[in-house]
Amino acid sequence: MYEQQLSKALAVEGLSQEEVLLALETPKDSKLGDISLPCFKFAKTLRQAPPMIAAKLLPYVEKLDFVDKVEVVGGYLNIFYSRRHIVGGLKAYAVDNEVVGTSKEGAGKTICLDYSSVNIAKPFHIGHLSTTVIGGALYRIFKHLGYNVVGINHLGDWGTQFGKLIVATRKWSSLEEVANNDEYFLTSLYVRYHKEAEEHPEMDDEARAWFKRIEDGEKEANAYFDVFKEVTMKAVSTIYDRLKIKFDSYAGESFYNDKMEPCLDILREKKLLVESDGAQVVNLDEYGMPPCLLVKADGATLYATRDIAAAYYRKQTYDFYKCLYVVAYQQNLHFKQLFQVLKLMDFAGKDDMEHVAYGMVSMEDGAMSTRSGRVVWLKDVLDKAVEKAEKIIEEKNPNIKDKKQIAESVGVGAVIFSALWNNRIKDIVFSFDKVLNFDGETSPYVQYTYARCLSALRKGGDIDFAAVDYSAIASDEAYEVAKSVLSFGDSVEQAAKLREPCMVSRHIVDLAEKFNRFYIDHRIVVDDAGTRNARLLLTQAVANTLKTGLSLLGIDAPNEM
RNA sequence: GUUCUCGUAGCGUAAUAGGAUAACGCAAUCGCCUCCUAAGCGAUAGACUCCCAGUUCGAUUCUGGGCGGGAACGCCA
Repeated sequence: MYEQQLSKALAVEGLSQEEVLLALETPKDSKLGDISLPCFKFAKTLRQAPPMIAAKLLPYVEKLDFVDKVEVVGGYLNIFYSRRHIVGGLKAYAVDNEVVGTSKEGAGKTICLDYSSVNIAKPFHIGHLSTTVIGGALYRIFKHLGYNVVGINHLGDWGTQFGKLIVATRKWSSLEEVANNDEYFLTSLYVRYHKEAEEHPEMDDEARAWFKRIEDGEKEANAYFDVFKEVTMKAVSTIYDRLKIKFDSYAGESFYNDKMEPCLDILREKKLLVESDGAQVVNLDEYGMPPCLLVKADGATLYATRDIAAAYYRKQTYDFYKCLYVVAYQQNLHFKQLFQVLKLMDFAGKDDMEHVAYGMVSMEDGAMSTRSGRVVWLKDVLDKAVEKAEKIIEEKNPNIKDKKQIAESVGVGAVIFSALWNNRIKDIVFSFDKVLNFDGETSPYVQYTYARCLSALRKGGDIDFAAVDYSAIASDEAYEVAKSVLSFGDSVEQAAKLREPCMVSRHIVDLAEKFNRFYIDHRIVVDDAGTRNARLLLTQAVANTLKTGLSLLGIDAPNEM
């Protein structure tokens, strides 16, 4: 808030507006001020002691109308805003929750966002949660800032695993049985295949042969393929609905089958593709990386080949400003290689490719594996969380309406939130205890705070904006709340810039904490009209901000809970 | 072996392009519901920010070197 005006006013005594803007910071302790300018770094160029510089700058700030008080502490210039001035800005947030934290920074820019990208024939397990909800949150955050976003589910619908599934289906089941069962049945076939293939390696040859038949477009093989895809997509879309995840495109690996050849031609033309042990690779020695393998010795293409084709297709189709891949850090090298190859190809979007990496999920006893059957299915986690929410509601608020709906919002929200709370690079060791904890820094806490706001607003009646006495919300506690509401947009912008949804999660929890502190010591619905309307205004602004923040993360805000 | 990444109270984590006394939650102990939702609020206790150097007025943050966890390193995706 006010950084622009302050930096303009402080572009004096040999300082530039840019360097002031860069140096301005919010003190950790609000007792030190609303905003502060550390003057240490100016000491060298100005040839003066930091406190002297701060003292010299003080008069330029003091006269600003939104500034109440300025102090020099050590080498810091600490600035206190006029609380009345700040608090007055809340009205817009209270009146219209459509504008909370929005901006126009993304106008006219398209972002391609590749996330979730499920593998066909593998049910959703908790390892897929991060890419899905981080991607989903980024999708909404970018949209909130005015970007045009293309959400892409780059389906893993290609590869020998389909051959394996055909073999398994023919051996132990039938097309009809698979079609009439859920995705777990399909998985059980997959698991059984791997168990038996250990002793009968000839099964793998059979599987490869079947996959070749899919590739060749043979009818029988593709009938199996279609059923596998259908069964998986049906199950996955139920999960997406619960997580409020949407895509604009499901163009997956199979989609790019006929689009790789032109890319390989470019590579050949530029003499980048060289033969190595029968395979065709792009050498990346110069860039300190192992070669990028694009065509196997048997002529088949690889994951990276399809990614190149996808990059070209996306640039051509969407003319993206940025193309982001929300994929685990496991694939760091893959993306580094991919982006380098695209640079060598002089691809039009070569400077706008970005890997948004996140940490891995493991279980207490090690890594997860669908093959070995050691997994936690996301559906089970969601169901357990909802069940627990239901139990708590039954205990605390048994007469509430729409119990089921609220339990779903709270339970699913808690699961989503747990994946969006930390910096995305952090690894996660999955634990039911952690995910099912609804106390403290969790979405149920934020939802609870929201419901509290609404409850007070219901009791208080309509806000009479003309009657608001702004000085009534200038107490320390109220002022902290107000500042948090007004800086919500900054967090959204940070979240977009850093591709870190946790900036939003952190902000709304912080706001909820501040509001609850305010709520405990200040009655909102009081007789005095000026005070009451002011507090209702603040409460409404908080409610709108919390709801907006939750919705950016893909979490519902029930009116009661 | 090489490269990348992470290492902060018992546990999970924050710390705004290096800033002021390292913050929050869980767990623990104690306190607060005749009053707008106690899924809440407050208090106590808990840290040589893995180690050693360096850069800097200032390092959890940057650089180098260790130690420890994770990941990747050609015919999978």
